Amino acid sequence: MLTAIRGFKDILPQDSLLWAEIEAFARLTFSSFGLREIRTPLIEKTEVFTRGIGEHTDIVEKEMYTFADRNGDSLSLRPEATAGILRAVLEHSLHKEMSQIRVFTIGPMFRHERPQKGRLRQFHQIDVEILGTAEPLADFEVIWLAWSIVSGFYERISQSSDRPNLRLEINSLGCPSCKPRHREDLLLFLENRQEQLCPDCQRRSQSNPLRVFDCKLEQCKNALKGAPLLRNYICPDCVEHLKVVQEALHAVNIPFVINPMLVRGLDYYNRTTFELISNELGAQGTVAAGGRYDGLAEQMEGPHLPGVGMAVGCERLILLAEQWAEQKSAYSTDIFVAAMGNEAVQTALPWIKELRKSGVSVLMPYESKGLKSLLKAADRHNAAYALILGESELQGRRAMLKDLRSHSQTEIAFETLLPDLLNTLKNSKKDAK
RNA sequence: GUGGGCGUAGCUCAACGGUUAGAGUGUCGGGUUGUGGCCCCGAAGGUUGUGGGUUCAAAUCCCAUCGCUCACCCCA
Repeated sequence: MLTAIRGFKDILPQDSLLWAEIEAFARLTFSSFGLREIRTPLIEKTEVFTRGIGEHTDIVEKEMYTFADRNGDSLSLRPEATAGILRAVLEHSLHKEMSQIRVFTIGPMFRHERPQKGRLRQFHQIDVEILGTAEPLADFEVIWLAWSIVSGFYERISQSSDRPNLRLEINSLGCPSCKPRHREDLLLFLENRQEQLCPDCQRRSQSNPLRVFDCKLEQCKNALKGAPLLRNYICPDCVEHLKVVQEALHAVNIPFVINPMLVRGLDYYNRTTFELISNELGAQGTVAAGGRYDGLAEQMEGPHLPGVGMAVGCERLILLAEQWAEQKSAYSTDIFVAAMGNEAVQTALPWIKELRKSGVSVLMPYESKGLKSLLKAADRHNAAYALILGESELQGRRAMLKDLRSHSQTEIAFETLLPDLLNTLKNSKKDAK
């Protein structure tokens, strides 16, 4: 049997509604924050990512889907959204048209990792970037957006106003005036203790030194005692920057903790960094994460263009939503046309056309079946009403409208069928609310 | 890339090395001509992931392989 490739998942009809709800909710949130959508290609020249993300990150070195185009160019499936967006902004000089660029994008990303819970090779992100400002309030708004989407979606689908079980961690990674000093001291410190570190940490001290603080091994924790801590190196400007973010978070009542060890995986981050973490997701607990990247545009041979961004992991939010929701959301149909026989179908078709034009969800049978199986089908499609149309109805020129939830049925004359139907639907939807 | 767990019907799972591999659920049909959900009856649906081995006998034990899954690594 042909199967999907490892780490690539189908989103099946029974799950697609939840995906649509998340996307719709995200879009609603973005519009309330004044963000506009940008859609960039799924494939870029590999260089876009090696420059942007960093040549020596794991993502670029061993996780990218890289291949040669027919003319020999090296191309890659995007492993994240920021580099491509920045490329597009610079290519189209959007930063010259407006001083501040506020965009979002929703779509698949690709990383060749070993799949596990909350981690796939094709996964989806809801991504936000605010470019052209170095102000801390931009950082704050990005965090606010992440919080709004995740916790707002929780409120929406759990029908509850209490807080979801989430932890917002923030930190500052420092700026060019303080970050390098710490890095230097840390590298020196680590160099002197290589033999005390686990193999992973030995590698980490080369690739991403800050990550050694995340190691779970006692051996490494001991070796790191007395290590230079970033928080002792952070300059006054960075402290002030983070303080503004904190004050703003307080003002909108978003709870957070400062985690001085919080690090980002990608090279381009500086200053504010954050993660939104759940304990209900297994090992991959981060639902959303992001931070500031003031040097990224320059790394990509662009002008100085500060920015801040974040991404929500859709699959992870879906996992949470499935725990939060009382029951699975299901597609529903407004009207199932139980037309028996060709003449009945032909009679109903013009009505179906008008109903569909009015946005009513209508299903019709293809096969000539008995009423019993038609009603069964209506039930399976979760229809609110069945419009029964058989020989006797055709003769009397009155269709039978059955309310499938209340079991009651009424006759509607053909002449007034459309307005009557639309009216009934309108009223029943009003009652439902 | 490394390690653990698991592969039986569409799905969730049973079956001590021993008849024809079962149940629930789902699907389809029926329960008097045109009234769904609940209930009752019936049918279809399996090369027990695949290939080898041990044995009189393998879904069951062993080996290999493929796949899924969880964790490490890394990250949303």
